[in-house]
Amino acid sequence: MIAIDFKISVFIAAARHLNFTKAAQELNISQPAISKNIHELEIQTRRNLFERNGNRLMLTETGQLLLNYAQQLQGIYDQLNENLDILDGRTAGELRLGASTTISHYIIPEILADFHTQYPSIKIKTLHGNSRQVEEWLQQKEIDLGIVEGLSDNASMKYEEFLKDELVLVTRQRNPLITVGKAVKPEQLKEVGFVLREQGSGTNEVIRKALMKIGIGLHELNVKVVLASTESIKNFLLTTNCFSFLSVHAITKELKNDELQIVELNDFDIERYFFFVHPQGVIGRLPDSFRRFAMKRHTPGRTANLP
Amino acid sequence: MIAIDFKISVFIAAARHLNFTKAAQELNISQPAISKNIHELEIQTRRNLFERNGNRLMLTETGQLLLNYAQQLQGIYDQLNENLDILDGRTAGELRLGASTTISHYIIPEILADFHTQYPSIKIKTLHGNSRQVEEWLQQKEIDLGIVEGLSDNASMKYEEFLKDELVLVTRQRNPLITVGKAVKPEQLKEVGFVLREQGSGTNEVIRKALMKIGIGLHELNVKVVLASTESIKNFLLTTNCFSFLSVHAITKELKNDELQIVELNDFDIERYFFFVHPQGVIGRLPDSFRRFAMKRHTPGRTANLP
DNA sequence: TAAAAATACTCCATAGGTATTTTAT
DNA sequence: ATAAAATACCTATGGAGTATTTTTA
Repeated sequence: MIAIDFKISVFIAAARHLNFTKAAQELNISQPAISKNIHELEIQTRRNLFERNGNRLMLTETGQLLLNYAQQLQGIYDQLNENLDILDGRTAGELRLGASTTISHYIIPEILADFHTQYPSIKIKTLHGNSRQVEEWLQQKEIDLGIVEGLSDNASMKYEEFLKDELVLVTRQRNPLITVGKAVKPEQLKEVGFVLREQGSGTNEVIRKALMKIGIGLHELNVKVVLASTESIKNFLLTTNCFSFLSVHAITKELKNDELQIVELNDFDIERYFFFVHPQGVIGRLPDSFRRFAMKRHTPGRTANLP
Repeated sequence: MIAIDFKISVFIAAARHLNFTKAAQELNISQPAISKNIHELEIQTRRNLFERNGNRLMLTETGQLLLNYAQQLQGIYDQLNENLDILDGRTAGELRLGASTTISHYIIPEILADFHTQYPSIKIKTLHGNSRQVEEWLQQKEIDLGIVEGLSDNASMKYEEFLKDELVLVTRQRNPLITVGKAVKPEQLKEVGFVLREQGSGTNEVIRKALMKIGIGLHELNVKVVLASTESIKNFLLTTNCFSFLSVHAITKELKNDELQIVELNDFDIERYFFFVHPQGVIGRLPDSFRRFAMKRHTPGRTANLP
């Protein structure tokens, strides 16, 4: 395999963690090695790459610029090595992903579209199931990489934060029960109809906990219907005045079309994170490339203001 | 400046020259250094990059693959460094080219279109004039890089072969005087009308020499008209049954539209080469990037067949 | 005072040079 | 016999580690 310039990979790690010590751990080198490599790059670029506000590190504008190019380089090295692997048959040129339903329906497709133009020779298969299943598939090597909605305590798995999700209160756009743009109060939830996923689903559990924080029990909601998939919930919402809690990623299209709306709910927010999962230590090059590719699309740039 | 991986640049040089010794000279390192770097890359890629047929070196398929990616890397490093230069004002972000008329009309525009999408922040100015003028502009630093149609013996200039040109016998598509697809014999040239550039132009000189080889004197041609530019010659050809000698690059559009045709002329070929010129030793990064960019577009891949 | 980055210093591996041998025409 | 690539061996530099100091919250 042909590796990217070491300094560049050090920089990428440092820029990602915004913490030299963490970056050192990730790369299994010493912290001074990070300092020195970055310093060297700062000499070569003739500019500071990080703004050192005491403890807090941020990327300068030049740092951002470099990160951008560094990721491009990374991508090319990835593809090159992938091709070399294909040449002597060490990889089937196939990537098998496992993901929860929300993710595989609403997140993965757009990533795949882009990924495919960059890696046209790679075939991708996706399985979907809940977190437990995904981890099982990983262990049995039926998939190469998983994306799940929460951490489990499985010590043999390594998790890497991917992207933030948010469950929001949703109803159809033309719902006479609410005033557009006005937040509702927790108690008002008891007065309206709800449609939710079946009892015991992971999502429901998250909702239950978040409601508890604002003093509402899940059982206090007037649940009109229980449905088995997000798609069916959305369809149901479109034709009734019911409400539900859905992932923002699941309703982008309907928000754009003004079919559904997000209802602000005072003091209520459910953040959760999607994580990449793979067996500890072992991650193939292709899954790793995919992960990086996906991260790049979803990591917003963080810049420090120049002095 | 942030430099590309040394091994990669060694490989690019070696692939370009197909000769380790020459590559070593270009990079100012020893020949064994080339051997070792290439060997190292061959271990990392797990394949041979060059086919050693005794003396003759050729790229293997893997070599081609690597070259492709290597050039992409090169391009990214170029752009990165260009941006760093712009950041602290060492470059105006402007490239000034000088070229002969044919080149600046027919070759440069398409390259520029591509170049501009890759380097959107770079402004480009083009001057056109003959080889002597171009070299003068270079010496007076009025331009950064020249492209000319032939070598001169100016020792203070460095030339680099860019792309092959060919002067061909041309006439309009619907010319009753010739049979489509049939080659003409030298003597037949004396029977038809010609339109040429003015006496003493560089192009005419080349034509004169080539005609001599097939036993025809330039004065023996029945020159109906003398025009000052390729464009006017083309327009003239379109409305008469006259012939002319033009660069293949100048007539691609007309060939596609079936307005002009190339007439095969037995044993006759005028090859000439376009060269990049710049003052010995000194070449800025931006001109260098442009040169490489242009070369990449016009250098056909040379591959060895795998055993 | 605790946590993270920078410095100082040491040591070893790597990479390139010189000299030479091998190979092929 | 010549020209080019490979090999052998040597040396020096660079890069990473450990230990320590500096900085700031």
